[in-house]
Amino acid sequence: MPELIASSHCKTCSYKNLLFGNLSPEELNLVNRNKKEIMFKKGEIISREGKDITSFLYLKEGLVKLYTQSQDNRDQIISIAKPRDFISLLSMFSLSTYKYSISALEDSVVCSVNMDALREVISKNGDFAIEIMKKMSKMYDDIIETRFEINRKHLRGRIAYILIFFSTHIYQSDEFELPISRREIAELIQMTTENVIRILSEFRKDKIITIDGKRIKMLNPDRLENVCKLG
Amino acid sequence: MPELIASSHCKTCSYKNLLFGNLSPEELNLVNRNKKEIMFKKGEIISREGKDITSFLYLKEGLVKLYTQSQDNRDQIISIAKPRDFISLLSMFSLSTYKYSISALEDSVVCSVNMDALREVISKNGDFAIEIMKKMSKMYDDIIETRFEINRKHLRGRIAYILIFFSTHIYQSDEFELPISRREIAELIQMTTENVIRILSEFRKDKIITIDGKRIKMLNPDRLENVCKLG
DNA sequence: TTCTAGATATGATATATATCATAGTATTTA
DNA sequence: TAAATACTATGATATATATCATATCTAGAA
Repeated sequence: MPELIASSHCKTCSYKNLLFGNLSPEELNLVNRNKKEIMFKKGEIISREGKDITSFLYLKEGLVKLYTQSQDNRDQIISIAKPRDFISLLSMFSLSTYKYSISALEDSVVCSVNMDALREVISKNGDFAIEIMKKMSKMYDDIIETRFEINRKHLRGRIAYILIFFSTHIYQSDEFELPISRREIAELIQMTTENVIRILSEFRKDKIITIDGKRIKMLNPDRLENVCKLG
Repeated sequence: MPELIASSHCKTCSYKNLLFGNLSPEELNLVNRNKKEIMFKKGEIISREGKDITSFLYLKEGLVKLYTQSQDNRDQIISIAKPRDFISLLSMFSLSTYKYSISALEDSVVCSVNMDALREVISKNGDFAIEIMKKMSKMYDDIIETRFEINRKHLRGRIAYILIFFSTHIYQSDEFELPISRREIAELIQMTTENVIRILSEFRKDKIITIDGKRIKMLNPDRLENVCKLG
């Protein structure tokens, strides 16, 4: 069960400057009265594709995936979001229902601001609107750029890319626990589950990584970087 | 040479309601004083990746492509934009330089609004900001959705997709002149030029289409629709 | 506990796609 | 006008990837 958790007033929140840094005290109060923090356990669904949009969401702690449900019970993962990311995208302003589903890959804390309240602040404060556009457009641009980058690569390059992604952007370490299954990796970088497993095994045999279940250790990051670039 | 053309005042422009419908007379005047209409001939470059962002652009007439220059002299086409599309994307608010190049596939007329002026209007008018977000988020969402759709398909499905795209969304006709070369089709749907040509030939042999240079006639749209869906 | 569904793993094979080669045709450039 | 360059076209071949089959190993359900 998602669980409402106690939260401080926005004005003392350490995430304030993420977006709300230049609001007037009244505007910040409005946001504060209309926000809540919710804790999701690993595996729980944060929002579901097609449901009415009622909140603006950003991730305070944890890790989540944005994805769409495909026809044949196979998802398409759009992106992995980390703390400080805005996980409800801009379409919230143009659509009445969420375009993507979001679920927690690790225990996560989400700050949820009521959409009408947010709209009211934007309507009064154009500079705030520009801040939102900046942040969201960066998310969109990153998603688009990443998609092209991944699709240009061969399968070995894609696997290398995703390992480097987790190592560099999520865990800042050469050794980490994969937060998603081989199948989800496949859904993220558009290949079959078998080939994800196969290529990870190849990397292991080539002594580029070690594998222990979901635990990955990068033995040769330079070589991985090379595979990522060249194939 | 791009050519400045005479343009009416924004308040009488038939494109006003595209975005500027709810501006106050003063705001509309500000936009009007800071806008110009420019005519680009087929093949001319409208804006170049990496150049300083000075204008907000939308297409009034014609057809353009958004693309990035790749390493090996092979472009990646991001999307094809048609009249009423905003061809400078949201990144204009977050980046200082254009992220994509834009060039004219057909003679095109672009309305260009000075960025500082637009920013001033947004800053004063939050509802206008929401309008911009709506429109732009739709462009982003479409690009992302299209990318996933294309990449899920086999090559025959991709070619069918792109033929249907031109037929349905651009020319509203079963018969049309392809505005791009086989090579550009390849750059748009991520395959090799040879295979674009080969599969178009297959469609011709299968009597799904006729080909006369760039001229395509769809003989069997239903079957094409089927190829698009199934493979 | 036992049973079951899902995840990981690997091999054999079929299929899809890219690459290489070559040639004709159209279009631009000198 | 000729020469050069890009575009279209097609075949042969190599390579990359998906599919199918099977097995083991979990983690959760009964």
